[in-house]
Amino acid sequence: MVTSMARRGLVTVARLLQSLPMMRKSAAARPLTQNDPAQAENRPAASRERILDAAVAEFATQGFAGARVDAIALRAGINKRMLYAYVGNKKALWLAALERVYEAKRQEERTLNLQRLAPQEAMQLLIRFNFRYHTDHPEFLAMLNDENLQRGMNLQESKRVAELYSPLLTLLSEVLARGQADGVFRQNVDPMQLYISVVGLGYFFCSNQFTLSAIFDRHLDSVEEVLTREQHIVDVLMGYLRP
Amino acid sequence: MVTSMARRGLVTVARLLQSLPMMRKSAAARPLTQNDPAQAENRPAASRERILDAAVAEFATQGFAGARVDAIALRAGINKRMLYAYVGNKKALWLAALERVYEAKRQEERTLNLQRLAPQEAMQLLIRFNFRYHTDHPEFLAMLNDENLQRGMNLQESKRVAELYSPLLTLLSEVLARGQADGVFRQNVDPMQLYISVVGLGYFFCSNQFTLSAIFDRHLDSVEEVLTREQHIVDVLMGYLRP
Amino acid sequence: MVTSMARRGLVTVARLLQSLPMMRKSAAARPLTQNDPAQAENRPAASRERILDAAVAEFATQGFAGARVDAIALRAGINKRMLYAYVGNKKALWLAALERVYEAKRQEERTLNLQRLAPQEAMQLLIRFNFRYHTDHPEFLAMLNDENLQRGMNLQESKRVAELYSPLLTLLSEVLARGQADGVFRQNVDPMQLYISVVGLGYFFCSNQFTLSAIFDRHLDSVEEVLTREQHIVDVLMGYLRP
Amino acid sequence: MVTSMARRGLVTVARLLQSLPMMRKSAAARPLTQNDPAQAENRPAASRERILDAAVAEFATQGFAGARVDAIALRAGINKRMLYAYVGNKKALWLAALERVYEAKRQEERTLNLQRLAPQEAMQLLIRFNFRYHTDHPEFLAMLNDENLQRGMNLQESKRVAELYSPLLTLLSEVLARGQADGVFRQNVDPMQLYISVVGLGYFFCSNQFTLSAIFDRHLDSVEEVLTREQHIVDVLMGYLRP
DNA sequence: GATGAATGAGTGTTCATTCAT
DNA sequence: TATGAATGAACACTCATTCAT
Repeated sequence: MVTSMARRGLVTVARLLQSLPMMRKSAAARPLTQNDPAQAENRPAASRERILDAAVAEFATQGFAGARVDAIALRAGINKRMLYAYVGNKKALWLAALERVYEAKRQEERTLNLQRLAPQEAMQLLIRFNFRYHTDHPEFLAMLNDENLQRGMNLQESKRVAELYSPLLTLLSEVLARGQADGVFRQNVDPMQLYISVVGLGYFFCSNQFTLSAIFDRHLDSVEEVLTREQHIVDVLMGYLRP
Repeated sequence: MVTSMARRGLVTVARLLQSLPMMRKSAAARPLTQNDPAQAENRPAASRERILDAAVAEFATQGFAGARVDAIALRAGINKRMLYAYVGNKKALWLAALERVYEAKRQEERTLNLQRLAPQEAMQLLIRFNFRYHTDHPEFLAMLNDENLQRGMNLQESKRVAELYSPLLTLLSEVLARGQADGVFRQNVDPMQLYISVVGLGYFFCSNQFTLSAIFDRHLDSVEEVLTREQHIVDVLMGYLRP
Repeated sequence: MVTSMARRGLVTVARLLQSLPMMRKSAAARPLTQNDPAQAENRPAASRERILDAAVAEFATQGFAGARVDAIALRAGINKRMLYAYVGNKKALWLAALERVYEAKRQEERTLNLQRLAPQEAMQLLIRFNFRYHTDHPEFLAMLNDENLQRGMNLQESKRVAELYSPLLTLLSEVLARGQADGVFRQNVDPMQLYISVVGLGYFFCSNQFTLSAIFDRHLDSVEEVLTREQHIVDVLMGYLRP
Repeated sequence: MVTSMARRGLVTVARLLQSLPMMRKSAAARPLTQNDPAQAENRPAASRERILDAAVAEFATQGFAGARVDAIALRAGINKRMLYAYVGNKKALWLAALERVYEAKRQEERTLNLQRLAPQEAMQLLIRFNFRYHTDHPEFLAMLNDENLQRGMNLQESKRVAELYSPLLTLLSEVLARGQADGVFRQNVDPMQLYISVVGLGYFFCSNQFTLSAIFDRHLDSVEEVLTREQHIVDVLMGYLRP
């Protein structure tokens, strides 16, 4: 999405997001400091990082079956043999990459500082944050989609699955409770349903932008369309929460 | 989803859906009449049908890259050589299968008879129809996801892309207009945004049920969860539309 | 062995053996008639034959781990893909080759016609036959050795293992019984011990000819040494059987 | 063999052998004294020992082609790089291991003290010693087999090949001569033929125990079978030597 | 129209060996 | 002396596609 917007010479959503105080560049986007002398001591760790970055990039664009281990090694600038030494095999690589994108999202979520905000503002922030995370991290959506194509097999086998639980649901529950206590949100809202709606309203738009654009013959990746969508989502959900 | 619910000995959503007047069995689910004498005259056409059914099944469970042409030929009970004669190659097969799942959804949508209903009832029906279509047709979601992974390349190249335009958007616009004229729906609603919300609220829940179930340690494929979700979606959207 | 003797310009043991009435050329040695029109109808069977011949040759000279599937396909004059289509994988190929060398020996053994001979002559024939089979079929020894290196795992899993039972033990038992009845052989002889001795006295000489030749600095593959060994074996065993 | 007998709760042949005065534990079986302070001075030598022990173990169970240099380094508890520094490469490692098993057997043979025994007793001792060495040292048989698979190439290139010449042939010749002088052994016996028979009668039984057990559906690794075989070998050979 | 056999270019994975420190 | 990281060639096996009949 970012790419195609950049192609159109417009400000990217990524840049827009940076205008919000809580938005940081994700670890995955950080430029690789291959010869950083400060990291010379723990090269192995750095190699593993590079491998995982490359894996996320390849898997996200090609899917598991379409991804090529050679391509990942090439992207990582590392010998294929080392890749196997570090990670094991393609499946383990997938799982590590999957855990990585989950973890990246969790880290972003942890930077949200909602306590200082009134419930309605906090809720809006949560909603916008999520939407923007999706627009900015197509690799997250792509990997989740492919993992679901595999029926979640890999995730189930992950020993770290418990750690991947999104703090967002907790945050959402807290804000919701605060708002309900303040009388600004309606009662009888299931936080999980709300969470799935918060995510889903943006997920489909982002994940399926290509087919939607083709079928409707519109450019859903333009900044205008993205911002329009964000506002619509806020309207729908805030309307739903109104007492 | 259907399978796991059946395993749990509960009524399937498919059955539930049949209780609604507009629900029919989809083309994809129609039993294959391999030796139907009535079709003996146009065997080629029947063969092509079998190939496409098999392709949808394989592609939907394995994705494009993971699908095996051999497996499709096997599923179709046809010689691999004929498959190439009929369709061309793997990419053409994908496109044909993709057009097929779109077309199948269109056909279902055409059976909806909304004019006879009041706007609010018609809108609810539309919403429920969509959700249930997703729960019952994982192949539709799976193929759309994978097509988006490929950035919609194949769909763009389709000569029939115009035909695939969902009647749902038109239906939705009509019902929306009727409701607005009657004063039961709010003004200033972008039909496309509404459409994307109608779809998205169910899409994410269905498409990502495996990762969601794993992360939240819940069985989102149970009948209860499915029905709960459906009602939530109706609540959110009908609430949004209220003037 | 044959090769190195041929190199020395001497008559091969193989030729010597043909002077005995019961000796035939083994199936494995039969020249391949790749384009035999009479076999055009069942090419697949012929291909499988060629694959197995090639597998025996490769495995016997390189062992299981040292053998290369590519080399086998090359020897068989067949595409590697077909090799997998016909046989499955390297392990299945090994097992098929192993069964083949066993079966080849059985077929030779079945051509022995011992009833017409007096017990002592029949016994000598058995002993000589065995020895010569070993000298002529290094592939048999080599594959047995490597299968034992693998602790007989493959053989145990063979569904045809019962069929591979050597008729030789039965023949030996019969001749032994006849001789004992005639009073020309001693009593109290365990046929299996006798069988193992019959085989073992030649096996070690043949199988280990290279290390023996190196350690003793003699050419144990010369015709003279081979014939001397054969006579020694006959002497040892016939002496043992004398009442 | 020893293992499976031990499993059956019977005395092991190894233990039986220890009851004979000339039987010692082989060098290969000697426990590794990794941190022996007495050897601290010549650690390199100790490292080389460990490497060779590990190489014998790996090569004997996997063959040359099947053996993994990594596995040998791991077994030896040494860095792979050092392994190359000490020995050179895989082929040199094989040769060193091969020389080691030969040397180990020679050392055992040198402990035999036959002069004190009458010819017939000495001969029996030689025969039993050999058989038991084979049952107790499967690594010896395995490496010899694999070296022969390689057509003795490595052994031929060994500079120490002359040193590996078995003292057994000399011992055998001496005992044979003594017995012939005493009139208790027949004349006209080729010592080398006798030697090959002494070895071969046990070699085949031990080396091929797995295929023999599978084909005959018997447990040739039981103590009873082993002892029976030993007695049979003695009977055959002593019978042959009788004047 | 229909089929079984064939193929070359990959595809994940492993190996013996060497480099840099 | 010792080590962890690195490498390129090879390995078993698979794939989409086409040939011959």
